Amino acid sequence: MELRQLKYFIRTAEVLNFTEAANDLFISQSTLSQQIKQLEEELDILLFDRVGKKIRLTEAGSLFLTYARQALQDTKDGKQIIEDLKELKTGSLNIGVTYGLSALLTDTIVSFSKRYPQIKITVDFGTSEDLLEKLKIAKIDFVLSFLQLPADDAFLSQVLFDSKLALVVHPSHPVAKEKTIDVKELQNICLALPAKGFNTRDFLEGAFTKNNISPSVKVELNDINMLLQLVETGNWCTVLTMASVKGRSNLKTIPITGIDIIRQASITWFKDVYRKKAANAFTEMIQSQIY
Amino acid sequence: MELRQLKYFIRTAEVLNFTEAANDLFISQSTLSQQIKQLEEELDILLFDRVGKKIRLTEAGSLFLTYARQALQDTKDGKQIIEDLKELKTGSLNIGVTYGLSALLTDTIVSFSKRYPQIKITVDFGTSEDLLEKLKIAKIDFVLSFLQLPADDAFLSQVLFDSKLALVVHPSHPVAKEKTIDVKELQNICLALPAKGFNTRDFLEGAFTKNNISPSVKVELNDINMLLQLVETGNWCTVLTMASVKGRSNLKTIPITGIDIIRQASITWFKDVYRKKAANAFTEMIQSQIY
DNA sequence: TCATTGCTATCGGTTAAACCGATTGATCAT
DNA sequence: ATGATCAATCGGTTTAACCGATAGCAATGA
Repeated sequence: MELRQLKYFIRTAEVLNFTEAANDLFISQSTLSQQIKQLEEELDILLFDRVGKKIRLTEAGSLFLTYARQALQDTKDGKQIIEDLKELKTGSLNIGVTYGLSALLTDTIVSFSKRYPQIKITVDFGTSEDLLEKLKIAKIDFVLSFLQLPADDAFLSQVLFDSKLALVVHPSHPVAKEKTIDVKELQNICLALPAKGFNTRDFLEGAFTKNNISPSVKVELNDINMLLQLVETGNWCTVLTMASVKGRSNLKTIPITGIDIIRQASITWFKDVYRKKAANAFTEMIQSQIY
Repeated sequence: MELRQLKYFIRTAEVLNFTEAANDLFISQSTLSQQIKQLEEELDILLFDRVGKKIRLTEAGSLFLTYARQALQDTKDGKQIIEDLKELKTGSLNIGVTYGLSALLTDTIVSFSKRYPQIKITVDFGTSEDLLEKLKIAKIDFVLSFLQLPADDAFLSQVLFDSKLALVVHPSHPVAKEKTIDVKELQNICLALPAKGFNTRDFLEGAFTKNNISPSVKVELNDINMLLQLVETGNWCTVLTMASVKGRSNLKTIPITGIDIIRQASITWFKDVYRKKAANAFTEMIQSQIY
């Protein structure tokens, strides 16, 4: 039994005339006759009564017709959902993002979801390691992070934009009046920093070591939002990329001088896997919102 | 797209390994690879991600899988219902019967319906002409009647049993004490007969004419049940085949002498049409109940 | 580091079956 | 009667499903 035969059968049942059905189906009458016969042999029952030069459905044919129609409809539905997927009328998008880039994501999610309301978005926060692991097993479609990867890896990265590290302070804080601050001066400030293992933190540590600095880290935590809340109390300062503080108008960012503090926000894909159209559309949207 | 390809796709999605799936499907790996590719080309989307030596479903593949499974299930259901039909676990039976044979039918319907409870029985009462017309357009599966047809017709008849015509009287009626009654004596009796056009009536008229008799028909009606009810009042007698009075123990039948009064109950099929298994089973049951 | 294994894609050739045109036999309308 | 119309059947052709062999690539282990 093949879908082809079901199509033939359905059309024949509709017009109850082999010759006409064959024309409709763009096959010869003999072929149609053969194919119907084949179907009848497989089911071991007559689907049509051949009475004189007329044919009509048998009870079996009538019962079977329903199922044949349904089967065909299912394949049409299957095709349709794939077309919908291509036009972003359905589907899902799983985004992995490191904490430092979450602020950036919000705007894009809002406009993407407005443009493609049928697509279900799931955002997965985590460390770079966690996210790359999930990327490998296709739990997420791509990762937004500050991570730079070796080129010969299973991953493929693409830079989105540069973002400088800056001291983040509350306006009431004493250093808030400074235009810039030298990296060495950080030693004199009460810092709350992302926990070790966090990408930005690790990057910072490297910079500190290189400059022989050991700032006083009073608080460490693994949640950027809470970190910024602490800074908002005015008791602590922190160091983050400018991008991480986007949308926090009640905080001040002070450029740090004396070290190379440029970080590159990037998007990372798993090599060789099919890229969802939704994923491509989303990243294009991110990029257009940056520039 | 063919069911074959859907089967291949489903199995491959289940084991996520072309080689293994090909073995399960008893085809070569190369064939499977080709067929999946063909399916992907038709849908214009990748169904599997080939990452290294592993494969996994894409979002499209995952969505499509549901529909592929459903389509296949529908064909299985279609096959199943036909198997059920063969085993008389489903289906319908449409019986045409003339009024004179309705009494006979009751018992068989009871036992048939007990044996094959899933089969829906519809009984169509009518005149022979009506019923043959319905037989022609497959509204009914066969006709039970006293009608004899010309052999060269589109119909095919088969005799079930002989049934003599008899005078039907109520025990309180004066003639009830007679063992037999001559056809000529019918003239002296108040008769209630089936309406003209009814098979038995037409047959009777022929017999009357041949014997130069013109009995006094006081009542004519087109419902055997009501006719017998009238006879039960004791005011009228009627003439019917013995078979028609089956189950009416409160009525007496008196054989009529002097004319050829044997009628043949028969079953009539439409030539060349597929005979439902249920119809065959039913008629076998009728015949076994007769003898 | 290099061979080995395990996997999919592709190539050329074979085979099965879908397909066609022509014909037959039958029914139906004129 | 006769021509028109329809489905079934018969060879012959063509399409495409299928196979084995092999290439190419990743994962694994020595």
